[in-house]
Amino acid sequence: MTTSNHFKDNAASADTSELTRLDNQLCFAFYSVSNALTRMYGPVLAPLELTYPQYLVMLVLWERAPRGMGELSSQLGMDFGTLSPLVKRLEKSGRVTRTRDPEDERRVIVGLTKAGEALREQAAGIPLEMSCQIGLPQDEIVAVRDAVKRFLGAISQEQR
Amino acid sequence: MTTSNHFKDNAASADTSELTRLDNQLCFAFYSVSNALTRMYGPVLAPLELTYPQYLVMLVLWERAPRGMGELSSQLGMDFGTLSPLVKRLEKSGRVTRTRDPEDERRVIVGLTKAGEALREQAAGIPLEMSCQIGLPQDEIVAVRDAVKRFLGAISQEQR
DNA sequence: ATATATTATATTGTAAGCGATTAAATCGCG
DNA sequence: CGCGATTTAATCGCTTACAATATAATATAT
Repeated sequence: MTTSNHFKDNAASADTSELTRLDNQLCFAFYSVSNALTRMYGPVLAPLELTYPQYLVMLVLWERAPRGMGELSSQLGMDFGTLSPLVKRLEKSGRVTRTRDPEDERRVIVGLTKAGEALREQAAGIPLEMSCQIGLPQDEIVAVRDAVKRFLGAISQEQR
Repeated sequence: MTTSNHFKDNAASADTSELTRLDNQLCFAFYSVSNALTRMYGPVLAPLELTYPQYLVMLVLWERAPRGMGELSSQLGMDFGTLSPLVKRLEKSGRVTRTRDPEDERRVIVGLTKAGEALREQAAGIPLEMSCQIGLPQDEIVAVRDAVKRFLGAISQEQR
């Protein structure tokens, strides 16, 4: 009885055109922010010769390495079709190693090279630099993060 | 004196590692949500033979057409390098017309065809369908939208 | 043990997305 | 008027992004 009540809530309580505007605004806002963030990170990451998605992969690896491709994929919500060539580029530029798991030759283990480890220190100042560019007080950032995370939780249930 | 105080606020009040985690979480969350939304829209838009960015362009045009490329670009925060081929694809599939402004031959005016107008009715149910898939009550959606819009406002000031 | 199914990753094709460059039209100043 | 500066859009090169398909290794069933 609760399963699809939000339908009724959404559909019945306000007129549909209002809902339409609201939803479009929300999705569009996410689209805009995501692209804007990528553009903001670009110049900051350029000295490290990383793109923004590559930086995200490195962040995950700096937290714990080595990891399997599948782990990276689910952690980042990245498709293999995206992740595969991305990791290969990181390998070609010497930040990452790709080795088959001897236990299970299907699996690919992604590890950090010395250069990949070293990059971590070079990247250490980036979050502060970005947060200064964004220029919002910390409590506001926390509020946004929590709202976005709640939303992410809601929609990633549907994806399964 | 107020210009870069957020720097001090951010840097001094909490330890840097906390800020780092927070910022990374936030950027990662936006990245994930945006991609997840695109994936959710995909199957819903497929019957209309539209991609999500194409749908965004059509939404803007349905609101008011014709419009210049520059107007579309700034409204959507899309680069010309993205918008140019996208609009050409919409033209090729017969939803949109591209004509030079006779007053100023540099400008390209994008208008709707009959098919483009007609698509509007076909697309009318999409926001409701999506909001049901998302499955959050309306007040929560409003809260997320406002948080994301505040954030967008903060970061789009920095651009340029 | 062999055939079949499943799993993990890679590849391909199409469409964004963006920085850098280019080209054409218009503007503005001498 | 003429000519350099600006504006508007297109193009190119490279990197995501993702669905669909392919491939190889392991697991399961018979």
